[in-house]
This record gives sequence, structure tokens and C-alpha cells, in this order.
Amino acid sequence: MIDIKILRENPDCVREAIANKGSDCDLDAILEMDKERRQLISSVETLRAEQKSVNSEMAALQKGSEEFLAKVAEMRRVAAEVKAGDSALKSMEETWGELILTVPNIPDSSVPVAPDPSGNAVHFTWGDKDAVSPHAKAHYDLEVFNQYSDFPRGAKVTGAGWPFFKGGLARLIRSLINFYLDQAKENGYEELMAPLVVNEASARATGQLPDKEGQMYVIPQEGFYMIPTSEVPVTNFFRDEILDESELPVYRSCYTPCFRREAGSHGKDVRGLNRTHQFDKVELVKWVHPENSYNELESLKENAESLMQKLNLPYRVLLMCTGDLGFTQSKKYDLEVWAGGQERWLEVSSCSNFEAFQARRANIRFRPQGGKPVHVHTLNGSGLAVPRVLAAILENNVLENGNVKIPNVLVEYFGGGTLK
RNA sequence: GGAGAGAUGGCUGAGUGGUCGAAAGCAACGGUUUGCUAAAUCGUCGUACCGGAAACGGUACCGCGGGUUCGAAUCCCGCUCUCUCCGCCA
Repeated sequence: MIDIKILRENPDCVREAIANKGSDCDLDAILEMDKERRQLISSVETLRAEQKSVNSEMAALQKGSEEFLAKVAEMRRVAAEVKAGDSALKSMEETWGELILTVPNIPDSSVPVAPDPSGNAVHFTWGDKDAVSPHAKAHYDLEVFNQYSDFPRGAKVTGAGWPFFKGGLARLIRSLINFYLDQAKENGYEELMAPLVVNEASARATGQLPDKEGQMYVIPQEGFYMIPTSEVPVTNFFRDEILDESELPVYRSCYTPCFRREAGSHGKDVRGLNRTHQFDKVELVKWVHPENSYNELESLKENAESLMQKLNLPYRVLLMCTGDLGFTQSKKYDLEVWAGGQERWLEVSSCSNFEAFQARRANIRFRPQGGKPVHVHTLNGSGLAVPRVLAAILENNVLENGNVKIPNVLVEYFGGGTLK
């Protein structure tokens, strides 16, 4: 949620941000309504103040006295006015609340201005993508992959895009998760286990609702949503709370499966591990002091990068342009791993600073020394997604005989050096 | 799933229709006192919104949402959550 004060004081700056993000929302209508709303608030409150002061006079009067009864008659009229004003205000607040939620977050000044993904800047690359296995093949064409995964049975049991993994591949997935979590711990993130479904308020606070509703699976009986990322339960951990300034920054990591409907996806993008409805991911989440959030974004990104370095996987970092920024983000880096068999970059992490946008929605604040509560800044990034990293490992590390060499850092987790 | 009890400020806990945003205690913060610690003592001590340059003023909030009433923490209805007991169960 945008800060209404920024909107009032600097509408042009917000207007520009909206244009750069390519979103459309009617700022003039919002500002106009803000004005009306405030007028209404003040007229209702004036009435109520009158009501209140007469009520205390009445408390001192004899109950059935003439004077008392006269006041009752008079106040009956005021009460009706208050009631009418209240209901008008309530409906206005409702509309207003919906409108203000349509205003996107403002991009940071360091974000390149461009309308579409072609404006994303390659910020950094690591590793030599031409030095991967000479036998590289798309993972879905590899014998080991097909041996240890079962898409047809997944489709039978649930549907397309809900695979089973078996034996060595299942173990490799588990190895990656453990590796990620252990690394996160090294970097100061406390591990969290979270609910896999959330209520509507949580989905709203992190911004999945209302604008990404179609992405989530719904449990209508309970009004719950299956999480599309652990960002949702984890960020909501502190919803409606005031933290101590001394607690900041708070770092948390969380492994969960993630569930995404991926409506409309099809073709090459969804083959094999590239895109499934359920996938494993470790998420890194930070709650930080507003002054430090951009430094914190850099270190968050580096924490994610270090995983690929240790796995010896070539990757690149994109600084996303305004047109490719999400609704809630101020600045975002995408991390893409090189999948040598498919010869393409696969997104494995997206590290974002939301500034106070989520914190405002989620009502997460901290109390500065002796001062009024202030919204924290929230950040998150994958550290990392499992399936696409797995795809890269398989594709880049295929040996001549079709077996796959396990990255050194995973050997101990995996219990062996080769997947065969 | 069945039966019952409960939800008040950071915490404990009074308050069953009127001057209650809410007693008291604890914790916290500031001052005094004190050789130090402790104790004592005085004061401050919720959040949001509206108005205001500010000082400050106003309004709302006693789990959440409705209702009754001139007036609701208090009465009525619905919901959520917590606890206890029974049943079921990884």
C-alpha cells in the first residue's frame, strides 16, 4: 500500500512511477475521494462530539425529569444523523480502501526506466557457461532424469505438472534443501517451518490479493489459500506487531513446497522441471530498518548468489527495469542459472526490496528510541528454488556415460558423488 | 465432532447501562533520594484517524462484525480464537 501522505504531497512523483511501471490507476479519483472522505469524517466527528457532551450532561440529570426527556428527544435526532453519516462513511472507506490498494509501489531511483523485459540490465555474470559438460542435454531428455521422475503417474494421481520424484532424484532434491538451509543459517537466518495454507488477510498483506488471485489454489471451505511462496506466511509472521528497534534486522529462512496454478502456461516453458504446480523452495526474508534496506538487498542477493557459486553453476544477475517490476516491489534482482542442455537462463531467485509497501499493508512496525512506531522495510528472495537448480545441475554435469556428477558441496548431503 | 469456560492497555487484573480510554498492581522510562546495589518516592507511560506550522484540540478503539438505546467494555445476535473435559486420530 502506498503511503497516502506521499500521494497527497507529491502526486506527480507517484503518477510518474505508475506510468513507468506500466500500470494504470486513477490517481485523480483517489485524491478527490480522499478529500471527500476527510470532509465526511470531520462532519461525523463533530456530530459525535456534540452527542458525547450532551450525554455527559444527561448523566447528571434526574432520569425522568422534563429536562431529561427534552434532551432525549433532541438527541434522538442527532443519533439518527450520526447513524446516517456513519454508514455513508463506512461505504466510502470501503471503496477508498479498494482504490488505494490499486496504487503500485514506487520504483527506486536506481531502477532503469523501460516498459518491458528488454530493459532489464545484466548486472553481473558468474562462471563460464561455455565450460559446462560437452555432453549437456536438456534434463528432460536425460535417461537418469526419466528414470527417477514420473510425470505420467503424477498426472494420473493429480494432474499435469504434479510429478513424482524417485530414488536418487528425490534424494538430490532433499540434499539441495538441506544445503540451502544450512547455508542460510551460516548467513544469520533463523530457520522457520510455516503453514502451507494462509488466510485471506495474509494473502492480502503480502500483495497476492487482490492482484494475483488467479495464481493461487483456493480452499473455499475454509477461505484459505495454498501458499505460492513461503514469503506469504513468513512475512505475515509479524503482521500487526510492533517490534523493538533493537531486534532489527530480523532474518528468517523457510523451506516449503510452493503451489502455483500457472494458468495459461504451456509449451516448452513447462517441460520437465522448468515449471510445475508444486515445487520446493527456500525463501529468505528480512525485516529491516528503513535506512538500511538497500544495503540489505545487496547482501540478500549475495547470499543467494553464493549458493550457485558453491554449486559451481554459471549464473547471471539481472537488475529488473520499471516495466518488469512487480506491483509491490521498489527494486528487484532476478538471478538466473545457466541450463547448459536447454541453452537458456532459468530464473531461480528474485530478490526484492518492498520498502514499507508490504509493511504498511501488513501493519508491521518498530518503535524507534522513544518515538512513534514506524513501518519496517521488508525484503525477500529465494535462496533458492529447487527444480531449476536441479535442472541446471543435471544438464551441466552430465558425464559421457549419461550419469551426473554431484557438485562437491552436495556429496556429503547426497551420500555419493554420482547420480546413476 | 460433543459439552463447558473465557477474550479488557506491554503483562496481571477491576469494572453488568451514563462524567470509563477505562481502577489497581507489575514492567518500562524520566527525576529525587542513595557510598554502590537494592529499596523508597514523585512524575510519565496505548494505537489510529481528522484538524492544526506547532502547541494542542477532536473522534474511534475493552477479540471481530452487527443490533438495541438519547447513551454500550457492560444488554442481545452472529463469528473468530484460547482453555478444560469427552470422543477420534498421525
